Amino acid sequence: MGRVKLEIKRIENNTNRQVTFSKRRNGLIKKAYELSVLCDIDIALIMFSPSGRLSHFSGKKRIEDVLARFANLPDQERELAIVFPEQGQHQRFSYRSDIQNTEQLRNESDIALQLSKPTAITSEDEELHHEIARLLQQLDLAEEQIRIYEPDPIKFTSMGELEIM
Amino acid sequence: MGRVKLEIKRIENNTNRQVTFSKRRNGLIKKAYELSVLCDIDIALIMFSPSGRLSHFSGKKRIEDVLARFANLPDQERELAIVFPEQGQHQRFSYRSDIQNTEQLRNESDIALQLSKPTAITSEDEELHHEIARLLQQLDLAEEQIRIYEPDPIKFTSMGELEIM
DNA sequence: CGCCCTATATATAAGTA
DNA sequence: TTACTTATATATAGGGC
Repeated sequence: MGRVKLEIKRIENNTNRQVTFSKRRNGLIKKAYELSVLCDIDIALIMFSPSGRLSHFSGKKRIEDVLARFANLPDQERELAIVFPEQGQHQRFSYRSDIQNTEQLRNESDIALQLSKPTAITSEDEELHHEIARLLQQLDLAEEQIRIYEPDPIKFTSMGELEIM
Repeated sequence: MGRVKLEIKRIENNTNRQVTFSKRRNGLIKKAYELSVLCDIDIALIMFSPSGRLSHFSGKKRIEDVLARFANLPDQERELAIVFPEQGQHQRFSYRSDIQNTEQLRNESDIALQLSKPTAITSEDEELHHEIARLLQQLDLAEEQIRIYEPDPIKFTSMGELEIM
């Protein structure tokens, strides 16, 4: 999007890297803002500049509330999340099969999420999350079963509606 | 960026809103990815689609690590952060004159991260109920769809038998 | 939902101040 | 770091499959 096509790899020149960061950060924030308004969604964007300074954005809700919504998601729901890893080298933070006990999860990142976890959550909340997780799982099972019959969902209008979820 | 200039306000048509979300979400993720690589920075992006499903992205670090870095920031640093409120107006919160002491800020921030604010729980609670209602409706749609194919709920013992069908 | 296509709207790389 | 300019590279609205 400039005079020259820019290869997507680390900009080695410090000044250029910082300048590019400032410009693109603004563009990214603008896009995030537009998306949040157009689609009326919760969104949280956190960035640390090359020099380590924090920049962040969230739509109508406070960023802490969005992060809280993320942190309090039921396990299953997070598992089903659409994730965009950089190069497929990502790991899901918990529920990894290679982790045998929760002790191993007690690193910095997990502590962070713990900050917004349970403490003050009512049991009713937990139940609701559980219920949602259960429903999501059922939906996935149902979807899978439907796909067995009809590999091409587009043919059926009701399927189209189902896919929307 | 399309055939027509789109006004930045909530898209009322449900289908269009969802389609626009999907398209722009991909664009936003791409931008976030490019920024993270070009400038070699930590970034975390969390979005909840119009239907409530989670999408998220982070660069080479796990999103939890980035959130941890955010959560563990000293209050002062977070205060100095470049924040982009809803309207995309680039405001600097540094040295706000309307803040007399950092004490109240620290409390507010902590409460937010701990998700223990009563009001937040209430609204969150409503959202959960809405989500459950939504999932139940979609599950009904799915089950109805399945019934079309399978009037009698037969249990298959293996995928092999299913494929034969 | 995801992919394709095309006409337009936007973002932005470089350079300059 | 921010502002402005301009030539180009990209993103995307709308419509179809």
